[in-house]
Amino acid sequence: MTESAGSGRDAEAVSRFVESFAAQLVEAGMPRMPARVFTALLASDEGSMTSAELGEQLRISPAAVSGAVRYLAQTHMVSREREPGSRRERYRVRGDQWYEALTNREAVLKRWEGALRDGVTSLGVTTPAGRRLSETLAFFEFLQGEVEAMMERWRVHREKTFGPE
Amino acid sequence: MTESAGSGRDAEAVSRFVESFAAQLVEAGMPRMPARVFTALLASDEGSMTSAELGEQLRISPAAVSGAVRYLAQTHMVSREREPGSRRERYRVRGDQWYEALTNREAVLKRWEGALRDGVTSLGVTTPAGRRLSETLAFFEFLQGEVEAMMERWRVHREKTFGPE
DNA sequence: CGCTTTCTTCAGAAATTTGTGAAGTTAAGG
DNA sequence: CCTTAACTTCACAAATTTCTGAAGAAAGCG
Repeated sequence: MTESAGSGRDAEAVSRFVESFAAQLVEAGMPRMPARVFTALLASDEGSMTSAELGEQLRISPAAVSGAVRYLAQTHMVSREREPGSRRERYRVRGDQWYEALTNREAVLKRWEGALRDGVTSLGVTTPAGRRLSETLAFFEFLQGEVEAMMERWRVHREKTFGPE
Repeated sequence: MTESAGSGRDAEAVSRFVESFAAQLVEAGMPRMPARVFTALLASDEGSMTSAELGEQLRISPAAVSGAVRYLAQTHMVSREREPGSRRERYRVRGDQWYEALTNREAVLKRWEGALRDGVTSLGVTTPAGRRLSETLAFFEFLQGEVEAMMERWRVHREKTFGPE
């Protein structure tokens, strides 16, 4: 058990988890630094850390933290909080935010749909290719609705299992 | 209307669609060449093309086609077909394959779940961080089941709208 | 069999992405 | 106000990824 002075947590175990889960996220297409930062937050007891804490735990420069956090904030995977009366900022991962971000490909889906619509128009609805694109488009439209309903079911399920937020 | 001799299709329009949709896929994390090849197949009238056709349309080397196709086959986004009695191979995108591939993050989900389970164990179920990981894990397990049911609904919906395969 | 077509593999060049140090900006604290 | 802490931005170096040309393997065809 490797326990840094007074932390009350096994720093090495945390680090092992952070690196292994981050690696999975990277493999799924997330840039490395954002993946590491996000996972570190996920594995923190508070669910939030400061820039300095992140830099120290992950052994990266403030610049790297800054870049990773910018990415995560843009994609709604973390929120930034100001500690009142301090220059320090806390980066936070809320449980539901994480799920929503994962599914909230919504913006992405919308753009895909747009591109597909253009394709159908310019190739012609009656061509074989046009028909294939139409079907793909229909699938995405279907998805959109389904995902929404599914998230609602999750909220219910979650509350039953883990209790209110 | 730019129409190459006898093709019966507006090559430039096809190309515009291919590049714009591929760009969206890239932005979502797919490597460039696979994205372009996949979209070219999606926009072809046959739903399939040979290596030579792909190389010509996309202006890339046979090596690039080979690499892209390998990626796409591994991720189950295209299938390879041998033309009987010929060395030529056709790469095909079947409608349902594309949908399944998109959702068939199944393998990915499994590995995420594994990493999360390890995390819960080593951080301890009773710690705040451990509880957060547990909840994330539960979400993925929930997802797994939902996606399956959803795809079944899509198949029904699809058949109603577009008729049998 | 050997020729030819088709695809694959490989080494390396080119381009892109990533992370850093250093300088810049903002705002609290004296 | 001036100092200092906290974060951000920027230019560049380093690492990684991507694509190509060239050589290699597999398989039909004569």
